[in-house]
Amino acid sequence: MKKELPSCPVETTLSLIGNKWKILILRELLKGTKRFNELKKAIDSISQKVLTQQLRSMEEDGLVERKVYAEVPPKVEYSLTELGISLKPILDSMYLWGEQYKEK
Amino acid sequence: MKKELPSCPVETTLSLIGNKWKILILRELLKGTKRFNELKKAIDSISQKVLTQQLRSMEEDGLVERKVYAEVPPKVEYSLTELGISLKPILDSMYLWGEQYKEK
DNA sequence: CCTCATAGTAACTTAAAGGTAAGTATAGCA
DNA sequence: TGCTATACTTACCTTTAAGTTACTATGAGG
Repeated sequence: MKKELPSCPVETTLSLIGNKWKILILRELLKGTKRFNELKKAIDSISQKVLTQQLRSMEEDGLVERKVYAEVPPKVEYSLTELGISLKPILDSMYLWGEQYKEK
Repeated sequence: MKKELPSCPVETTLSLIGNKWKILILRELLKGTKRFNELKKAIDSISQKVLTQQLRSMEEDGLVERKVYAEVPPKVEYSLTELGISLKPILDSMYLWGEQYKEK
């Protein structure tokens, strides 16, 4: 599950959430469990393909949990693992900075 | 200088430092002023072209200051502006998370 | 029987990012 | 005279990321 880790902790973090899609997915899932289509609507500019890709990658990295219900039509819920939730401070600091930046 | 800002503060932040190169440049410049080649060596896996590109973009966004000395061979120093320095908490939280992640 | 809904996958195309190599200017030094 | 050093720029090529479209399964409801 874990990849080769770079020596610098910042790079370690980047290796798990180094692109904007993952950050946005994280932002949504920090609000709570969401279904695939809910995520899609919330992020909107993301395509289905990319959303699937990023979710799979985050699942592999242990940030996200995927729960499939045996129903038709299919129902799949995504939520953050503890590890995923532990990224909240990073998101918080990004939120804070963005807010302050806008005020100027 | 400023771009169209997205409504979500997190996206605002991403629009300025939404790729890993900028985060790494930030990491280096938070340690202090550096010359072009010093940055190049510190980041290493970055190519000259990309380093120039990212620095220009960060300069446009008001995160980085570029100081050219009229010497031969050329000497150019890069440093963070106040705005750039204000991103430190984000880098800090990324550093912290990366460290804790490695310990497991 | 037909259609809708969900969460995908697969194949193909396009766009963006990045790599590489060569060229530039010129002071200082051998 | 020729070489070195620095911080680029430009052109060209490759790789990666992303977009698009079509297709799948199947129970429920009309």
